[in-house]
Amino acid sequence: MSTDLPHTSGAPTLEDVARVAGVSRATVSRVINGIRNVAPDIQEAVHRAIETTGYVPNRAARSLVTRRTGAVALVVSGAGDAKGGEPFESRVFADPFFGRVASGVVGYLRPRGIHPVLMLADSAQTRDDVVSFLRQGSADGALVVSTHGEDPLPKLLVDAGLPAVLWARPARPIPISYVDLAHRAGAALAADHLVARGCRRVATISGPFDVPAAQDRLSGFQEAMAGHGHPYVPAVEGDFMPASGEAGMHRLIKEHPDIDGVFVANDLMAQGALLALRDLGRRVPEDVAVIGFDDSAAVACRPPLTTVRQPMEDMAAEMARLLLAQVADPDFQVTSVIVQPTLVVRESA
Amino acid sequence: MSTDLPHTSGAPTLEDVARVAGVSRATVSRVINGIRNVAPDIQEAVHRAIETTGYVPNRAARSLVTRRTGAVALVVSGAGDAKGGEPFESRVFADPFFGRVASGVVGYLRPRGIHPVLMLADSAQTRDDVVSFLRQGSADGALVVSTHGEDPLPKLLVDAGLPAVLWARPARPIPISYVDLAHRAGAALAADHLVARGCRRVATISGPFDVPAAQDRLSGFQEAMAGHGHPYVPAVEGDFMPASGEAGMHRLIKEHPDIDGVFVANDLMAQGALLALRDLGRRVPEDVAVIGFDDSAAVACRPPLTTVRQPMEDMAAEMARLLLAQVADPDFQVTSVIVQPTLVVRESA
DNA sequence: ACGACACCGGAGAGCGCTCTCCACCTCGTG
DNA sequence: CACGAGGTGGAGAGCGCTCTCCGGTGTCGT
Repeated sequence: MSTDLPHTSGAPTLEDVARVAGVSRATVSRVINGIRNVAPDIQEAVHRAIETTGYVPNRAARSLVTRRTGAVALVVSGAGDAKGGEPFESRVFADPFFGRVASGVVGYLRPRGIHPVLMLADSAQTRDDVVSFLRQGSADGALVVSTHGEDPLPKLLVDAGLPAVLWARPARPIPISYVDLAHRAGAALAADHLVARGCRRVATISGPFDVPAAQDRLSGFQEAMAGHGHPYVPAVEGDFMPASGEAGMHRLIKEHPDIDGVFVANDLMAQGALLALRDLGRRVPEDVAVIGFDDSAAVACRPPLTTVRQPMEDMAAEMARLLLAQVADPDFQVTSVIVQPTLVVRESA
Repeated sequence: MSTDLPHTSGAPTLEDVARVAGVSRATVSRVINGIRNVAPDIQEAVHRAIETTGYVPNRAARSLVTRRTGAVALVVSGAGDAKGGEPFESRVFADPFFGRVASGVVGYLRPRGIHPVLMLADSAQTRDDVVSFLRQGSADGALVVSTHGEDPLPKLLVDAGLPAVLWARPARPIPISYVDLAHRAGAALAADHLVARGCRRVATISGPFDVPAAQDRLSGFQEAMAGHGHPYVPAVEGDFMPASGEAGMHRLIKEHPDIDGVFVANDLMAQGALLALRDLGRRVPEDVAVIGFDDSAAVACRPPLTTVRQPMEDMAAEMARLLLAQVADPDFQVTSVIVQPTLVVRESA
């Protein structure tokens, strides 16, 4: 117990370790950072000293000189001022979409010792907060998931010259890296499958028109169906939430009672659509085949949902990878990665 | 355009602002932190200088001297080494439970300018990472959500003298603040309701026995039923996931075909149970009344689930409040907050 | 055997900020 | 008019770390 550390006050510092190991601060720093060769015996002495002092490097001090934080902002950006009484955070975190993105990001970042800082940007004020946060050097860059296409945050980030990677292509082109899915190709997969299984009267429930991904899924589906000789596809607009899928399905069946196949722009809405179909007494897939999108809620459905799988975790990991590359090399090219979806056939179609 | 800032290299510093404003660093710092009186005209000059330089304080430098980071760790702690191929992060973030906790935490922290850093602790290594992270001064404290009772992380935190607040009472008592629900009272609410609506053969699907909350819900339910003259309540164990609720319900009905009421220890399992009941041709609530717990997936069920509501967002906010109090005042007492649940009656019971 | 050269450890200058003194300057008051 | 109180701004010492120099030592080539 009789250590000779003065133990001035709080945590031990590099200085303390150096004293105990009988070397200089610089040497301890070298050992810790594994930079340059240090004689093995000295290394060992340092390690022992670290052990006995219980030293942990102070992140702020290190950050101050390295200009790196080992943190990235994971920001969900959207319109909080929108309709609906629920606060933005409730809606965001309740969405399995966010969970899967977070999972992918964490999966990639964690082994690399980088930590994601959760941020929400749903107003001009909070968007500025995000920019400030990065400019303060609180994080090395930002991973941005926008809930709608016209989000102003990406541009703010670009203008401030801050490293950032987006989920999905921005509505208007700006020089920023992003990772996106080939939505049209995914929708075509669904169209092909529906046609192949013999559906003759096909309709679709789309996402909100102001979301580019929703537009792409819709037009991609319509085009593919046109290619199969179905120039007209009835469509109703939903908002990606289960209730709108349910309502949309009811409307579709009412207006087109002979429908035998539906492409729903995401699984959440498909879940609602399935409920509606059951209430309406239509069997799935015998009477109506249903294909979802995302593969997010598919197994929780009855019957299990055939869906276009979006490999969100992989995409999120790719975002993280791009961001880190960008942080490491400021001259890193703006890069877009487009991921191909696959069709997962279960029972609903 | 012709400013007289030398603009040496990167971002403007306090020094730059001071020069532009014609005052000293200290004064600028005072203005920014609103400490002590500074003459109005000088204040204004400083603000203008901040404006023109586009100055943003450097967080690392500030942290270094204040010993505060403005960040807290939001850590999900559990057993990653457990069964199941899926990585820990997938399971965690897919759970609506986590989403609601995150939402509550963010809702409280955001207006206060504190940022949550997402961390996962699912092994000895990663638990140490969390401790190190805090000891490095990367965050001011930790909000810990454990997925099982015997989690060693809380004790590590206590031993290291780090500010932390837990979700739920730890399995073995340690001096640490936590926020928990009155699970037994919640279960009793369910029992009362089932009995009141005339159920005579009541069973329950519990959570895993190694989770204290699951034990409490089970024993609380059994006791309350005993109080109503039902000393024996058939019970099967689930794992809080939908599939186990479905399987559990099948088993229950098989072993006790005359069941007319079921208390399911969480909504996710209740969702599965509802599915099973439908497959078995039992009407809900006419043939079998079902009560869930949490109020997390209740409205997505068919029929909408009567459930014991756990105000997770409020509880999470309370955790954050406790943590901040603890960070601000190291002598802050260890405090436990127990929140009362309420019964939300919908259609399933 | 001597110079060249790699190698390795130490000294010290900051990184950008806060905060404690301290000097100054006004007032108010006796 | 002198003196002290109180309010205001500046100087400067760090916070704990990294990293560039530099000087000392060991090793090899010629």
